[in-house]
Amino acid sequence: MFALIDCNNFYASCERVFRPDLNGQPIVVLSNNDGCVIARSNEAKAVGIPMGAPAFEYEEQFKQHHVHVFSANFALYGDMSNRVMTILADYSPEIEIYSIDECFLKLQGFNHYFSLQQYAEQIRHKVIKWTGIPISIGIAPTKALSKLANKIAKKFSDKLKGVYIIDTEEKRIKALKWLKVEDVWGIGKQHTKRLHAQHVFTAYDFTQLSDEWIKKNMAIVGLRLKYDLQGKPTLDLEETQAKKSIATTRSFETNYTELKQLNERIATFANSCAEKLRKQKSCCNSLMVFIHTNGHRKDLPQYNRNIVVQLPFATNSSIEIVQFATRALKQIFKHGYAYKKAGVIVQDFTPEEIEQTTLFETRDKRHISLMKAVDNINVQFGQQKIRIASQDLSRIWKMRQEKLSPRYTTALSDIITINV
DNA sequence: TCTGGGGTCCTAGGACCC
DNA sequence: TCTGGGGTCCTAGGACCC
Repeated sequence: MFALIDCNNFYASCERVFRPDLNGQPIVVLSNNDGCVIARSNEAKAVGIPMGAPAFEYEEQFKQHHVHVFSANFALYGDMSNRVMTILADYSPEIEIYSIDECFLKLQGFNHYFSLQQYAEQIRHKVIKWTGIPISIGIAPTKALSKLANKIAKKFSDKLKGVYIIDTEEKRIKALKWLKVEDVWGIGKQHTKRLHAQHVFTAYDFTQLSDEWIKKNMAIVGLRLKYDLQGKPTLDLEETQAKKSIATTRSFETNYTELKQLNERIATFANSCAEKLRKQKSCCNSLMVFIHTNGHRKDLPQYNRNIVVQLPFATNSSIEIVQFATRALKQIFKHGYAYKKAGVIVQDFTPEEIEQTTLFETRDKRHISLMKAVDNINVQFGQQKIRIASQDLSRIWKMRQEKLSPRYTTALSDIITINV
C-alpha cells in the first residue's frame, strides 16, 4: 500500500502556525512581487477567491471579506516543510518527497501488523502536535489511487478525520466514479478536452478506455496512469535524485528598456544559479537565457526570445557563468521593447569532481577555491555579502513584498516573542 | 500600475551515419 | 512513372505537476 500525505493549504497553514489569532479567518498568500494568489485557507476558498487570482483585481474582495494577505515567505515554508518531512520519514523506510507539501510513504506489508487507519491517525496527530500543520492522508494499493484517496480525505475531512483508505474493490470503483476526469493526477487541460470529446467524464470512464486509444492520444504516460487507477501498481516511488536543471527567473516590478538594466538582472540570476549548482556539487555544460515583454499588455509590442549556449567546459563558477549568460543576453537583446521578465536556466550537468578536459579552453581552476571562500563568507555573514561586480551593489532585492511575515524559524532576529 | 516560479518526462522529427 | 533500409543522437516543444 502507498500513503499520500499532503499538508492542507500549506503556505496559509504555515502563516497561521505563528498567528493563532487567524484560526478560522480567511488567509491568502501571494506569489513573488505580490502578484497572484498561490495559497488560500479554506475560509478564503469559501468566499470565492480562485487560485491564481491577480491580487490587484481582488483588492476589493480582500477588504470586503477581511482576508489577511501575506507575501510569500519561502524561507519559512521551506523550513516548515523540512520539519514535517522529518517526522513522516520515521513512519516508513521508503519515502518519496514529492513536493514542498506532499510525500508518498510505501507501507508494504504494514497492514499485516498494524491497522492502517490507526497508523494514519497517529501520523496525523504527531505532525499537528509537533509542527502545527494539519495534514490529510490517503492510502491505497497504488500511487494514483492514493492521490485520489487523499482527495476524498480532504474533501470530507469532517467526517473522515483527514484519513481515507481505498482497500476494497467497491471503494475503488466508487471513488473512481466520484472523481471528475480533469481532477485525475496526470490529466491536465489538454487531455481533458480530448477526453470530454470521447464522452469521458469521470476517472472510472477513463479506466474503461481501450489501451490503444490511450496509447495513441496520451502516450505511455497515460497508459501507466490507467493501470495504476485500475489498482495494478505501475508507478513506484522515485529516488530523490540531483536536479537536472536549475532556474532563476523573475518578473520585474517595472518594465526595463535598457540592456544595462537587463544585464544586471541576468548577472544576478546567473550568480544565483551558480550558487545552487555548487550546493548540489554539479557543474553545468549549457545554459539558457530568456527575456520576455509583458504578455498581458496586448497594446505593447511583444518580443520573447531565448538562447541556449553550449559552454566550452563544465563549470559552476559564478564568474564564468555570469560571463556566459550576459554574453548570451547581448545576442538576443533588442532595443525598443519594454521587458517584464527574464531568467537563466542552467542544464546538462556533470558531477563537480569529474572534469572533462578539452583541447582549447578549460575552466579556471583558481575559481574552485575562490567560490568556496565566497560561499563560506556568504553563509557566515549573510547572503550576497560578496557579489559579482556586474550585479548592482546598491541593490539588495527590490521585489514587492509588502506583507512579508517574519522568518520565525530561520532567523534569530525574527524569532517569536510572547508577552505574558 | 499591478497578472509567479521551478521542475519532470515523453515524443516527433531533423540531422546524421553506414 | 519508378528513387533503400536501418540505425543513433539531439532538440524543441508539448503536457503535466506543485
